[in-house]
Amino acid sequence: MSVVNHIREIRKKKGITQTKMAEDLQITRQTINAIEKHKYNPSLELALKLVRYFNVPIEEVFYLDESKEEKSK
Amino acid sequence: MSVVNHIREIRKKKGITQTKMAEDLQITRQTINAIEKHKYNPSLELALKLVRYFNVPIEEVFYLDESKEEKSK
DNA sequence: AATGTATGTAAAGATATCTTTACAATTTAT
DNA sequence: ATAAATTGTAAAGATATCTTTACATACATT
Repeated sequence: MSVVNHIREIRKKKGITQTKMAEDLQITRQTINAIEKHKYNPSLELALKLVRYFNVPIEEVFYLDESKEEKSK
Repeated sequence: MSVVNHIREIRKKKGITQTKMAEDLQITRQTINAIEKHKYNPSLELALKLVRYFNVPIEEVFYLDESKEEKSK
């Protein structure tokens, strides 16, 4: 079960670059890129900062994808 | 800036033990204990599973505490 | 075609999250 | 009081998240 995120769509809709986001949020551009490319999930803290930054309800940005199973151990 | 969580209060209100929670969520009891004791934040995925488990809006369980600063590097 | 801007990626290293195993301390029930 | 249930904690190890540095690719403009 994995986490869906719509950061890229929301960022583009707001017309903001990864670089500006990174500066505003005081994180690296690579982190934003990795999250948008689904390399890994943001931490809970960063996720909360992201939704606050975009002023959107968290449910619209991050939610569990029921269909996707974890990689078996 | 840190993350507030009210997992313990919600768990107690529902009358569930850490052990039962851990079994239901397929994680270890130590993880739940650490989160309740604020040893660390849950991952975003686990946070989403927790709020789904309790069927509560995420904003009521996890939010940014504006007053608390990060430890300086 | 050349320049500038935005995005993609990689590797090494630091810290955070989570597990496993184990035991201690506290609370609840009998 | 003692037994059972619940919670607290610790250490070692695995994986995840994030940074720093650096370079590559893509896209748009001139």
